[in-house]
Amino acid sequence: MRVTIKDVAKKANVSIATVSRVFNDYSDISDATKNRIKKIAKDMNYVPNLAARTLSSKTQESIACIFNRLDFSTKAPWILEVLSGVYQYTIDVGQKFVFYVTSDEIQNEKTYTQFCYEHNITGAVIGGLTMNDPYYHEIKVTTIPTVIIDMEVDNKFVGTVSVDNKKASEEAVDYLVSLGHHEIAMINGKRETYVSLVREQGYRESLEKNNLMIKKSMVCYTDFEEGAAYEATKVLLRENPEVTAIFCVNDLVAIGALQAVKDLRLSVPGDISIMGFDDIPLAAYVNPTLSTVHQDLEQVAYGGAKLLHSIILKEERESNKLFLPHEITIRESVGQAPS
Amino acid sequence: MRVTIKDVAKKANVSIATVSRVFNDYSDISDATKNRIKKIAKDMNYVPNLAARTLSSKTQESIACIFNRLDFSTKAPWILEVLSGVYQYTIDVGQKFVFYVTSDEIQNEKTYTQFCYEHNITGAVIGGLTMNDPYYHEIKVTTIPTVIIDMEVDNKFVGTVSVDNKKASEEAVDYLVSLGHHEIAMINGKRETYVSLVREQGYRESLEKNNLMIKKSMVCYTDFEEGAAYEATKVLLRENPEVTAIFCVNDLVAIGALQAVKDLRLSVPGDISIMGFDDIPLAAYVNPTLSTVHQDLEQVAYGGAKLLHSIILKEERESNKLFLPHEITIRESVGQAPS
DNA sequence: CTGAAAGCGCTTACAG
DNA sequence: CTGAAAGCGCTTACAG
Repeated sequence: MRVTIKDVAKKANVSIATVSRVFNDYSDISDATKNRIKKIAKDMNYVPNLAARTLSSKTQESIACIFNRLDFSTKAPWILEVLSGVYQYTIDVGQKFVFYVTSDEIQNEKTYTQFCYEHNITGAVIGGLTMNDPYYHEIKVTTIPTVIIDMEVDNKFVGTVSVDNKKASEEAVDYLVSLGHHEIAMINGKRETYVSLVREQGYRESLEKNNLMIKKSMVCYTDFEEGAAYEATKVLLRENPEVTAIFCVNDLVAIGALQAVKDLRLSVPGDISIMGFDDIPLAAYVNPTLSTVHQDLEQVAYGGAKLLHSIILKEERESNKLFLPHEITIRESVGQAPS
Repeated sequence: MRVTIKDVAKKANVSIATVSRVFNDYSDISDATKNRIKKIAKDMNYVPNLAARTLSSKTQESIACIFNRLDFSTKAPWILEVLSGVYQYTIDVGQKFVFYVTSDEIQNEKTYTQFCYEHNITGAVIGGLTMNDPYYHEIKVTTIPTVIIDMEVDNKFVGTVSVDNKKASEEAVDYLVSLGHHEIAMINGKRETYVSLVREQGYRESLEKNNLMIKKSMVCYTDFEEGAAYEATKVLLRENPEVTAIFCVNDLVAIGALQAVKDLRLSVPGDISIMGFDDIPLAAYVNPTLSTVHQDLEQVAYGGAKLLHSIILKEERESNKLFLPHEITIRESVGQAPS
């Protein structure tokens, strides 16, 4: 039998209210009883039942991390970085951390609000959402404190955190242009994903700013995976032989592109320069090593958790949008445009 | 205001007991009322409060995944694989999934039993434990259904799941021997980690079986990280110049060793053969590519969750120990012993 | 500083 | 097939 607050109260000859106060760090308890009860509780192996606590207090101060879908590539463990960043924040501020995974099924069964109510979630950092997820549309109008990773939403209850994907992409393409590239293609991800959208915007703005033509056939979409990127690159280069540089929506895609270029017996960066995004571990190991946009998702997630906390506490703040720094990381896969 | 079972009951003109029965799929409810109540509940946006449910039913059928420490290398995202394997099992059988992280602090504050009671955990798959963790010793005698990843324990309430680390290591070293290597070193991980222990056992058994000398100076310990392995390898090769092959406790260590050998201007596998363990994504990308022992931790975790479920349900089963298959994966880093 | 009591939102014997 | 009622283990005004 597990020991409850009653057992402790009885043994200590106090009311359960007193025991409860001790465990909730109420200040108006004499140190004597406090210590006595703590000792007794410890000896009895007592721990408060979280479910009971949550139920009676109505508000469990916890920070949730929610992922939509747990699909991941071990090559690009960004979920882990996000998880870890949120977790670390909760540790640093002594908040309770909870983790949930949703799925398409869950999204169809119950609303985001319902999901949060069901799990007594005060606020959540949420990742892995795409623009056609029901939860994305709901979050645009929710009143539940929420922070979305890598997505922007205008709602005072919702924060958004990421690197400045648009600006970073623009810089990355600017860099290609600065090396003399005029025919720059982009291998993008899924259309429904927000980062695909903004990274493409950055790509377009760079081209426009530099007075370069934006050709429709030079942007193609993939599912963010190596294999799809490999095929897409082959098609793209066949149809656009003038291309000398490819900006990729992420490193996994870039690695697929790299392989495709090599298999076409073209050289990287001699014939084709390739630029990635994310700086996953593999980026420094592929051959040639990958130039890319470095971002620290653990820091992004940490910042997201902090922002969420601030929203929950209804603190004053300048903005609900937080951009963390990125860095263009130069390695071997990008070089001068062939003359 | 969130809607509760009372609101639904009132609107439907039934007792809360009836609503509760509908949501728990009791069979003795007329289809008419059942559907009527479901519709009303849906229209009202009702979802049962999990905390209340847990509290009153005393037993929430959920499968927990617990990690001790959330420290990870993005290069070796095994935590994610375990998480995903357990999660996938719960999806497949329709069980609730919960995820918790413990820390040294938590281990010192409350016992494993207390932790599980507090969170109303029926059973847990637990990873990341070392042999000097308090929870490890407690789990040896716990009565809470538990499955440990990559560790063996004799307790009918506890299952253990992994590849056969000892056998796999023995095979890996056998393979080195078969290529003519007689002076085989091992760069091991932490002494407190169970896999270090058993993988070393496998290494020793192979040497013994093949009548090769086991020299104390030829096994050294690291913290499982690249950097430490790099240094250890340099020292080891300086002190044991006769070494022609190194068996590494995991791939991260192997990659560190690889770099050290290269920096010593020795060739891999010309002068020194290197064998890893795990087959992380990087293994196929380093130069030379890494020969290693492939394991599928997602499958291991999936099997672990299944075993846990069986323990929770008190099903008959042959054994509480589950070994999943591994595979010696040959790449470039291992070759014939230099003559 | 401490207790009695209501209440959080459910489940589940017990009765009918 | 359905309801009344006790109870799960806590928290928190209210009172003193």
